[in-house]
Amino acid sequence: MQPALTLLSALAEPTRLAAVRLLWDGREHCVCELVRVLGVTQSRMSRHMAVLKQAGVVVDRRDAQWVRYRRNPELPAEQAAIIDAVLNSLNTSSDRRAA
Amino acid sequence: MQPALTLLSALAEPTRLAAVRLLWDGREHCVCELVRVLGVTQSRMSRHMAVLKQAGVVVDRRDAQWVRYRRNPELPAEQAAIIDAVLNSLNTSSDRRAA
DNA sequence: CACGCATATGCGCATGAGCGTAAATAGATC
DNA sequence: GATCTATTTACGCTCATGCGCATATGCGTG
Repeated sequence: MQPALTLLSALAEPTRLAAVRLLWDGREHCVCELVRVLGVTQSRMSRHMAVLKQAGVVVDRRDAQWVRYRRNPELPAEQAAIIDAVLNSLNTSSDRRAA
Repeated sequence: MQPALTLLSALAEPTRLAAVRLLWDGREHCVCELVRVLGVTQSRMSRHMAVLKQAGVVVDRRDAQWVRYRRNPELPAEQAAIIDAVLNSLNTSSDRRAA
């Protein structure tokens, strides 16, 4: 699949988009934190993160018991621009409530 | 659903994304033209355009036997920015072949 | 009104995606 | 090694979505 389509599919899901928004603070977040903040089950969160990882949006790192996810620093600029535009629309448009 | 998610879902489909790319030349295109150019069945094209229309990406206009679709001029700037970023990534990244 | 072209829609099917539950894996600590 | 926490994965279910085919609808022309 085209990278752009893979990226769009990965983002077109509420939990994943929310996770991306959290991870876009540039810091690392473990799955358990995302689970707590987003209020989803642990297994669901794990799978969603796997989708984002496969799409190249995030990278993970083992740290003791935890797996830390963060924004993929290797993300191509054109794809980063898409994500930035999406996140910007979340902060700007009428769906601000979801912040 | 949040506007951003609706938009992402609408774009995350090959035929629809290709249609958006065509319509983003600013001109009107009838369904029959999209069918010919994109090589999909008529009913499929009609349904895909309905999805794009519902997402607010495009608008349509009856013109005799034809229905002319074009970019929605009322599209909010934040959403237009998303589409621009996506189309830009298509022209820039390794999936240029799909042009 | 019959006919033809353009478009939309109803229907049934196949596939994919998200979900919860439960079990497996991994690492830390005792 | 037993146990606890964190994470992933296997399984089965349900629902959404894309598809083809056939049919309806809309519009122009004769």
